[in-house]
Amino acid sequence: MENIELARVLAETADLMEIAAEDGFRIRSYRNAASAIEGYPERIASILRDPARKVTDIAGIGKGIAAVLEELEERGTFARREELLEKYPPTALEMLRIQGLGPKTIALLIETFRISTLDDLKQLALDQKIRTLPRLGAKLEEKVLRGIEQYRKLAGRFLLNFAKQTADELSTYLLAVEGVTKVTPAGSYRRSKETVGDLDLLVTGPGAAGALDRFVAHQRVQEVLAKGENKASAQVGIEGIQVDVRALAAEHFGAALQYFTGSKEHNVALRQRALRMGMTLNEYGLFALEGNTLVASETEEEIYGKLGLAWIPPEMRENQGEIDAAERGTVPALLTMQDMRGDLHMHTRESDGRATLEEMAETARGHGYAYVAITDHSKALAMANGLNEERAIAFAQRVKGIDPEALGIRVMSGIECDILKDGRMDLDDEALGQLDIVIASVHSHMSLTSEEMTDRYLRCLENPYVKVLGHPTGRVLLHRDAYVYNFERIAAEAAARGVAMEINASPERLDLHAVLIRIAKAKGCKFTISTDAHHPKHMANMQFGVRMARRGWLTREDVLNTLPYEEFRKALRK
DNA sequence: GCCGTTTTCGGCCCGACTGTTTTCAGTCG
Repeated sequence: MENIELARVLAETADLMEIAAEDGFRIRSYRNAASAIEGYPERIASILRDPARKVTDIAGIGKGIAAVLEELEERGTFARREELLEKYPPTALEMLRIQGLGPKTIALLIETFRISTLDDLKQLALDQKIRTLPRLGAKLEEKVLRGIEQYRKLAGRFLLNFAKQTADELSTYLLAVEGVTKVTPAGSYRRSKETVGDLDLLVTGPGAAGALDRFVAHQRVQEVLAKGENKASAQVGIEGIQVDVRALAAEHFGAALQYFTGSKEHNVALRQRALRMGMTLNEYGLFALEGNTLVASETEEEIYGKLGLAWIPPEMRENQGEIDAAERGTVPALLTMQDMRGDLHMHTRESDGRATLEEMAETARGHGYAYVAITDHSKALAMANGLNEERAIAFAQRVKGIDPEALGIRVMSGIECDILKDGRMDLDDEALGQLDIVIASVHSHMSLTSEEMTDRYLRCLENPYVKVLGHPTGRVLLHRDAYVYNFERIAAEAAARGVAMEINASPERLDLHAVLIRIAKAKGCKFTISTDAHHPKHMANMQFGVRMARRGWLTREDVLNTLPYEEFRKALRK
């Protein structure tokens, strides 16, 4: 099993254990182990097979979980999980995803009414049976019906660019309220997770409380979920993204920003650290346990400082080693948008883009770039009017004739060449050799076995003209899973051959993601970040690619298109 | 179930809001 699958099984088991009302600390251990495995830069399966290695060397994995992992590798499940699944239907896990329903209520409903599907649950609410149970009432029945609707509609996640639009719109709106001095997004949006479940906005200033009234009165608010003195929650727009607005006093802004930025795992680790140091941390500040006196609260920098840590960029706050780095003073100077000097993956009307080479180059110049590469599709993508050898060679010639002075930017000729099913390139070497940059991408036969797909990529890397692997996992967020293959092996091979890994900045892809970026970097890979723009306006998506790179701890030195033009050309695979 | 500068037992992160209730359990983040 892949790490991600092991992590999912452990996390699901933890959910089931919660419904079964098992010991909370044991449940937490399963969750901790799941997150440790999910972010681990090496295949757990390989470690299990290696007699010289022990999985218990991984923090959060002890004897008990190690035995579970062995059993999982052996037969794909384990005894405790099977027992739980006998007692509770797998749909109990889905019920946990429904807003307002937690483990206690679900256990009660299942045990009382023997329901096993979401439809059963819905019928229960419609028949007004839920209210017959103690402490449960009509409001909960309504909530359950709405919750099922919502869950089925969109599984509750939104793309990062959509979250940004909503955040920008509401921030502007709330800043107009009298006495509001600052509106700051927190949560997973601030950490730049590729999808966002809900949006947290922190409002400060003497008029902050008034901002809550103003927020729930916004014309795009569909439904107010909660409104108190300090917090209002509502679903916004037809998409129904949940937005939480919190009113804060300026004196504990830093503590609240830290707290609500998360991640949960990062915060738990920080609070444990605080306790070890004789302090306690909450959204109001860092306090000394002795005398309950305030130690820090106004800024994040102070709070991290008093905990003996350098400030940690939000993108790194996933409890994946960043706290150690902050303690040792080795937090990397993360890449920024200002470092980017070019965009290396874009399409024009020659294939499936919407603009001309000149229009794309002009827009790139407007972004302040020194160079761009035009990389239309190759002929295997017939529906996109991909280029054959003849057109590719003609295109390379045409680009050679462009005067960079007149255009105000360097233009490179390139291609996004399909990797055929067997790993051969879609265009012959003669054509590829004429182009400045060749991005190799998979667009077909996406469901090969792991072995077949790994061999396909290995063969592709043997082609000396391939400079970059495009959108390396092929995932489409909220829509399509990644291709299955041995990424570690491909990353190592790419590093050895000097082929760069692309971080595709398109908000629908954001491919590679943080965990794989860190694995690839550990294997010695260099990266490019590009927008895959099919329209000039898509070039503005570079910011999302940079955010992914930051989540993967990358610095300027890791990314080739931060280099000046001449150095960039030298750094590309020869 | 994990872990150890408090070390092989006994801890393990914290507060707001809601609904159904008269004092709080459950859920959420």
